[in-house]
Amino acid sequence: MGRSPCCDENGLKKGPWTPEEDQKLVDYIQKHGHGSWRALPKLAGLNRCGKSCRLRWTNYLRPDIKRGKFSPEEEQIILNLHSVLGNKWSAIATNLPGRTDNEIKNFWNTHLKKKLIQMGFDPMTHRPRTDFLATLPHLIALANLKELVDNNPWDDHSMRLQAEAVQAVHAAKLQCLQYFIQSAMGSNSSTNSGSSMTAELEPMSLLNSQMMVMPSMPSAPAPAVHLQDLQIPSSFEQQQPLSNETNHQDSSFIVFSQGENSTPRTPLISPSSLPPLTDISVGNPGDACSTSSCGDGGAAPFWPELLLDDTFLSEFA
DNA sequence: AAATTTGACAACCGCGCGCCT
DNA sequence: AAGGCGCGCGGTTGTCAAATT
Repeated sequence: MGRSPCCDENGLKKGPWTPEEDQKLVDYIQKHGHGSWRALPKLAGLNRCGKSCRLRWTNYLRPDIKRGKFSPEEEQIILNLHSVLGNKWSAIATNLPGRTDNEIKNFWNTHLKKKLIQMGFDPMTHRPRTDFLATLPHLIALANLKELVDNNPWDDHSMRLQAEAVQAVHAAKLQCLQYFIQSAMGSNSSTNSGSSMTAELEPMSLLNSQMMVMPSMPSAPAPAVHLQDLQIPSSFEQQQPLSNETNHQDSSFIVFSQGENSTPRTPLISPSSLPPLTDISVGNPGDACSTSSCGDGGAAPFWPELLLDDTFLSEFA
């Protein structure tokens, strides 16, 4: 099923369009419509291939094109649609009047993609990057720079580092929250399987939703959490075998799975069941590492900076 | 001030699909 | 049914200006 290339004719101009060429194209289309793109260049007096003309018209010269920066609303629409449609730029563009698929694609590649990556999300799946645990040492190292700043508050560089540290820790918190919530969804995969939009957790909307994170209620003491019930990334399991005997409670909050058909919500994880940074042992924040795998026998750092504490959660309440 | 790097955006390229003959 | 053709899509590259060194 061959097709003849339309742009390989010799002598046809390529590259940036001149104002004169633009004017010719606009004049012709306004008078006659574009008709056959293949025939248009000759009729319009342009030394271009039809494809080039079509692209120039649809992406730049069309009168209904909205120029300028994308608004936050448009940005949100793109994020939402991309989480559902993927790189279907033309489909996304149909929901953004005045924006072209090319413009949206460029905006995605230069802005939104980077933004998601910075937040620790995979730009393709809109899920937390599964390697985030591997990056935690780096994040913690950044966070620890706060001490440096406290000791050198006059130093500009330290101030910048502090800002980075705060950002990094914040991103890590987001990742933890997102990851465990998605684990919770995954544990209900019999009801949430498939790729419907409702089953997917979109990063932005997730944080604004009334999701499944609730303060633990005094009247309902947190049940014991068993590590074997938690979903830990496979990479994590490979590195760090988990104890099956851990059993503890926590008083700050519990992450619940979404109750299905009014069934009781199932607590899935509490903060103190988060693995410590350098070792998989479980205890309360601030506890010293009590497992033999701690190596030097000293207190292994737990995740106090990364715990999804009340203060953190209240930011998204 | 010049050179280099980075970012944003325009344009190109190749491919697949659907229509027509 | 097979092939030609036009069109649109998505990925990639090119260009240029701004920022940085």
